[in-house]
Amino acid sequence: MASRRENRERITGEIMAAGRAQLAEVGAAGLSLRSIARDIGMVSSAVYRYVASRDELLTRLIIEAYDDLGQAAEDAARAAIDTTDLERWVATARAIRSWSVDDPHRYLLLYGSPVPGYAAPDDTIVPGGRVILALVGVLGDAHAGGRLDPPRPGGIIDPSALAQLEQLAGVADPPIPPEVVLGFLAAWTQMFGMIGFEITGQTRNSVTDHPPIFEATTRLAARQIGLR
Amino acid sequence: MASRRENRERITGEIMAAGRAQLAEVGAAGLSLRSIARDIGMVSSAVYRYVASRDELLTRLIIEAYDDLGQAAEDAARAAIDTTDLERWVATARAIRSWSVDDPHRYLLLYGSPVPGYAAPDDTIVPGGRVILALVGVLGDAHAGGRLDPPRPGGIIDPSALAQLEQLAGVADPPIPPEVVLGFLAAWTQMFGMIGFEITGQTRNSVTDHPPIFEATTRLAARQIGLR
DNA sequence: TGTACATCAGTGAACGCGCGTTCACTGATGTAC
DNA sequence: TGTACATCAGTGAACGCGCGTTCACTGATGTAC
Repeated sequence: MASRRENRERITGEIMAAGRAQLAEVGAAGLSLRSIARDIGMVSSAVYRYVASRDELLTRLIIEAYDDLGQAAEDAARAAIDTTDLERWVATARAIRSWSVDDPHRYLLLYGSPVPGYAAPDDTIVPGGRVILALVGVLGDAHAGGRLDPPRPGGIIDPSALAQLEQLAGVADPPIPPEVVLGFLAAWTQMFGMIGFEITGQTRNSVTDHPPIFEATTRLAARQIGLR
Repeated sequence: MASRRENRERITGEIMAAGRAQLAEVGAAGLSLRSIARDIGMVSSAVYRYVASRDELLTRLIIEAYDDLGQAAEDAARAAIDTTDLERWVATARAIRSWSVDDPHRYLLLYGSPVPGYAAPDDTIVPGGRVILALVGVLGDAHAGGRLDPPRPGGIIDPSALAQLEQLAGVADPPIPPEVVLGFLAAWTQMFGMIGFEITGQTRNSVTDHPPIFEATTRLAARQIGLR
């Protein structure tokens, strides 16, 4: 005989699972508590025993997705700790892409169009930072070990960009050179740009087999940061 | 006294304008014919004299947005024809970003999450290609003039990536070297990745002033392709 | 160990709302002779 | 230039649907003594 507590956990899990399934079918904007209730064989008002509102469920799904993605990235970075910095970066990127294309609707929940009428609360900031921190960690280790060898920026960075890059650079310990920060921003946005385009089909007419192209662009961007 | 034809054009224009306003308020998923009818002071069934269905209106809005964006990119590339290839590329990129951040909801209509239940028809393919062709054009001119000087790829491209890149390269005349195609794919996805992140707020905690950073990452990526 | 009470999970009805789309209709605009 | 008819634009009612959320309620599970 299941205790109340066990039941609560099981049913909460069912609600989250049904929520993820809904995302896949109708997207975040179409997520509906009534339909979730139907999916798990409950009356619509009953889900309010587990979830305060539709917005709260969305928030939970977002946090869960950020955490899963962050975990995947961290795991990959940890597993590749004995390889070169470049290979570690690529392995982390590969994990991020795999998670994303395996679960495109969850990727879109995080990085796609904002859900109309929904404003993400501050609780999502920390989990949202995990992926970035995993990537920055790889870069930081390389830099701390003196193994970073970035190409000369060559007058690309104007003063107002430089000021921002230096401020970001100062957060790290030891501080990262501004041109490396710029390379990181480029690599980061390139990576998610490519993944997003693959998922939304923008590369439909140009890329037929994504993994090798993703691999190549990732290496190109990583080399630009100075990873070896 | 306005002719039927003039009236039709004017009201069709009002419907499109109301549609764009709706996108800004509730996003593509929430676009509603009834609400558009209300906005322009008509009864909901009347808009069916101008638009066959909600999906058809979405398609028109998508085509219009692709055309506007493509036009902006083409205009910028044409206006900068007398500068260096690099500056021309950057000017085109700048025009693409400006259009996007000025009209974030239309950008998201094109590059954000797909609208659930809606499948874009083939009519959107050609207008969708205009932005890419504007960028490729800049690159092609530089290449045709023998002014492209890409860095050596250095073992980054594996055979299965190379095969795809060569196939894409062959579409151009004269054919573009595969490493340039790779650089283009990276620059293209980087550019839209950065714009998308700016619009959805992903760079909220790292970039405070976007234009100079966009400029710098764009130049970094352009240099990688070999633009001077 | 048993009983009295408090807590909790789930029900079913209801409120008020919005949606896309169809249809028979009226009155105005345009066209052919 | 005038008249008869065809076309078109807009109306208002209706169909059938789905949504988030609240509320009074029943019956089961847990807790304190």
